[in-house]
Amino acid sequence: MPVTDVAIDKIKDMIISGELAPGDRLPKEAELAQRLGLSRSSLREAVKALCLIRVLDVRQGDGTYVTSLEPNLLLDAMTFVVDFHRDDTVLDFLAVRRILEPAATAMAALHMSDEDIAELGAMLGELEDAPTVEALVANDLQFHRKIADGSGNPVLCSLLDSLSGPTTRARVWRGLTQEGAVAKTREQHTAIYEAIAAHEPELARSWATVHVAGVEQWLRNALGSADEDAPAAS
Amino acid sequence: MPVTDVAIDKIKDMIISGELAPGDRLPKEAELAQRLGLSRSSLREAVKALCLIRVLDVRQGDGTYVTSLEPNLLLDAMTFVVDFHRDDTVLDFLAVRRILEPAATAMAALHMSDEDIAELGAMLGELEDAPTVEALVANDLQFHRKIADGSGNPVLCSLLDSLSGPTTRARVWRGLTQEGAVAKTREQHTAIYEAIAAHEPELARSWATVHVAGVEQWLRNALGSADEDAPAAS
DNA sequence: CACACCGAAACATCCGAGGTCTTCTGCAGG
DNA sequence: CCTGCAGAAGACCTCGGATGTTTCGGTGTG
Repeated sequence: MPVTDVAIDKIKDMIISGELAPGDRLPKEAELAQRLGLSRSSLREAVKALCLIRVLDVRQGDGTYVTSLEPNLLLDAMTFVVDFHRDDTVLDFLAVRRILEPAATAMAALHMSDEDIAELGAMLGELEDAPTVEALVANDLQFHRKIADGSGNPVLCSLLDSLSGPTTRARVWRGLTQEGAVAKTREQHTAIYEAIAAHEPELARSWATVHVAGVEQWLRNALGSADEDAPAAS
Repeated sequence: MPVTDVAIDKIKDMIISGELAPGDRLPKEAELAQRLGLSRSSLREAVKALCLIRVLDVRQGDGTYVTSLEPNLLLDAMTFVVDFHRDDTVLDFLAVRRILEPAATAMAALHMSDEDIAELGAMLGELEDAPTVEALVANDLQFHRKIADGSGNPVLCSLLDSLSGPTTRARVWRGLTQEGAVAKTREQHTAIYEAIAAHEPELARSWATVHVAGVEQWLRNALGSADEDAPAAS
């Protein structure tokens, strides 16, 4: 096994064992390199890798620190991973979201504070009558994130956030806008909001199920017709 | 933004845009470095980072390749991330699993082939009467993975696999064995298997719900009593 | 007390030199 | 013609040092 991979494991162990706590600063490059028995170049590769998944945070001129290691931070890195998936796996991701979103919405109906519910309602009115695709995506993302956050489970929130990442969402919307489904989506968002505001978890769950299933159906149609347009492709 | 991060994005874009397809080989280090306008050292940091999340695969003496980019491979990297979480967030992860597992089990009851079901049944008898903790964990992991795989959704399967990673699972089992709940777990596994074999999705879903909820309850008690043992800690 | 300057500390980047591993090639033998 | 074994080439691995950039903290002045 390459020394760099060994270094990654060593640093990982140092964090898991508690030798390095969240927020702690690592020894300087030269020092840590000597301690782990490798060159600075190789150590830097290890640090960079751990940096990509948000475990470490390097600040030039200052030092290298362990991040807070909170679920939202670490799962954030999954967004990066999801970006790599092509259209043919989008439906699989959406299927998972179809499982999680209703559950999160039901939990939100039980746990969200009045203040958060008010903020959620405010989002409904923020869209213009003829919004751009970018505005639609941003509003949709914000709406569902607020609900996921309201579930009270940071892991669930981050996971949904990643699954519904910008890339996937943008593709979905591209399909939707072409069929004028904006109005129906807005109606469903309103229904979900009202169910949460009334603290009716089962109603909220049902509306969320309907909502995601609808998105899935539309996307399936969009991908199907795309296949018809270019059936021999790839 | 550091040149290394730019390089990561460049390579990412090359893959997403299709310039580099899964399985393709990257230009050699020196060549790619010149093309991206940086040194080999910095490029190696970028490659190493993308390697950690299983996007690239470097083979010494051969070259650097793009992986298959299949969901299971990319989500595999999440196991690495989950390893960093401490006990206080285990319940959040388990709550998500509580949502996904019943759904996956229900899907498995609909989709699993007779052959796969037979393999699943075989796992039930593989445990000895007084198994070691390691054997328990391995068998449990294998059983649930087989079901997740039977859902037919690779994303769902990989996600469950990561959430129920070795670390989390081991901790759970450590709590369970101390209270002699092995027999009950085995009964529930058998019930889940029989529901899947009978192709009864709702029954399978219910047993899975009961199973995970039971694990969650036991874990909650275990963590609770641990707190009582050392209430002032941290 | 507030602000600007300066130097130390730490990371960022680059370069070039060996080392090691894998693969392919060419040749001899069956 | 097929097989098997050096040998060479290609590509990544590791290292160490030199130089640039950024940040932090102390210092001195108004």
